Amino acid sequence: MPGKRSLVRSGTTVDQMVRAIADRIVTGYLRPGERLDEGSLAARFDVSRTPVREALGHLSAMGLVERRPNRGAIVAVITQEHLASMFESMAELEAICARFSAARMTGGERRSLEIEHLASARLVQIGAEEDYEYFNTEFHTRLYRGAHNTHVYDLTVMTRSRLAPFRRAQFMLPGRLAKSWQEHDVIVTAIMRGDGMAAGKAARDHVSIVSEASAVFAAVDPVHPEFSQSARR
Amino acid sequence: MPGKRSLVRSGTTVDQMVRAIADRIVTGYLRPGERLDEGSLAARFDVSRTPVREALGHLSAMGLVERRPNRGAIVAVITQEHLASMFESMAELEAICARFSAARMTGGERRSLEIEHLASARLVQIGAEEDYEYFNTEFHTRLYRGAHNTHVYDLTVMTRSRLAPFRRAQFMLPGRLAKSWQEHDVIVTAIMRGDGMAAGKAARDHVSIVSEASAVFAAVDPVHPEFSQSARR
DNA sequence: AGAGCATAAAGTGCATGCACTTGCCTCGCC
DNA sequence: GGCGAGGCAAGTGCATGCACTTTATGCTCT
Repeated sequence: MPGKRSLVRSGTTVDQMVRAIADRIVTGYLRPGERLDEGSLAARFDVSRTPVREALGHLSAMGLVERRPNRGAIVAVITQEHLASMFESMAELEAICARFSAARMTGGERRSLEIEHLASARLVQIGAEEDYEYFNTEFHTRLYRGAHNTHVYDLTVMTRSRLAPFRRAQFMLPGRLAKSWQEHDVIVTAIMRGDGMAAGKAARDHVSIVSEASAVFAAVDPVHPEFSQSARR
Repeated sequence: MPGKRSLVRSGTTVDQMVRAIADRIVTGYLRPGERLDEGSLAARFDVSRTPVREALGHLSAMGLVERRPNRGAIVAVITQEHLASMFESMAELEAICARFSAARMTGGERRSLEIEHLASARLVQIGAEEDYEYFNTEFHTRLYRGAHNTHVYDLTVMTRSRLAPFRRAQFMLPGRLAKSWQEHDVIVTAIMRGDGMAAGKAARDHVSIVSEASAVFAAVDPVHPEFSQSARR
């Protein structure tokens, strides 16, 4: 019966489904190539197939799932080549954001970027990887916003979300935390003195390094072998 | 009754709907802010509301329509600011494509790019605006492909399609045809000698000029006042 | 007469049902 | 024993129906 949802969260049912499924893909709970059966998903979340179908449509448009007509949906399989192309795009997009940020950030934006960045040095010292990862995301988001270009922001965030599953392990390499901070520092310094070219180059290099650090883990593909089939009689 | 479609084209019904509606938006037949009533669209194309809904979902993900929960969908209203951000992104994306193309195009790609470009000079001479516009699209597509980066290609094509409605009139400015060709020429020359920086700059400038040429018409918003409500008793 | 409220109409959101497609499995055939 | 045709089960694609939300309309009361 419509109107009463068991796990009441927010937005329409379709939105919830999109978030729920996207989350499971991005966190790696659902693995590339894994079958996404409409019926099972519907049962799993206690909704009908209609919103699940719509959600799969959205996710397909976002590139997180692949849909073959009449043949169901699977979690998008990213080839090594496509992955590389996404990391490269990401580097370019971040370079654009940094370059624009250097030229356009307001005083407030510059201040808070620098303050937060300096504060994060503590997280590096104490080796708080979890917290640093959260800060790292914030830091990059500031760059994207600082560019003051909504479309670039959208493209960048979209690309980042697509890469999310492949970046999980980036801080597991020893010493990556401190290196990351230093790379951020170069970007911040360039932005503070309004040097767009330097900021762009620093941002591009930063992402390229992350890309290499992540590529190591891309081939491995860890996480959950199960899920997806428990509601199959 | 499912299985028999009146206007048999290709792909699933949803795909047809996406193309049909997107086409009407991109060509300006449906104007920004115009109401997209599921029932009317369904009747208009002789399908049920389900595929129409899914299509609207896709279009919403593509940014061509806006959807307010429980309040229906409208053709996306692009603010002047957002439009500017998209043109700026486009310039940056094309710059990336040109830069990469200069470094990565194969011999064959370079040759055909140059040949086609030189051939298009004729279209300029005889003032074949229609034909030149077609060639122009091809030319840019070559640049996107030449970058050899599928994700950048996707982002660029996506952005271009979103800008399409606002570029309709770009060749209506007197002398724009010849100017366009000369700008292309700078890009091609730079690519042929493998100068990525110059190619990128030339491409960025080219798009910026198109942007300005188009901005003139953005405010006007021509085309069809009717449609959308004839199936309302 | 105008503001506020009730009520109806329109339209969206989701559930359900059925036809069609696909993939698998079995059975007959060579 | 391998191979192809037929049939079966699972699953997708779309249509339809109903509940809920929003919006338009008319009515009352001040």
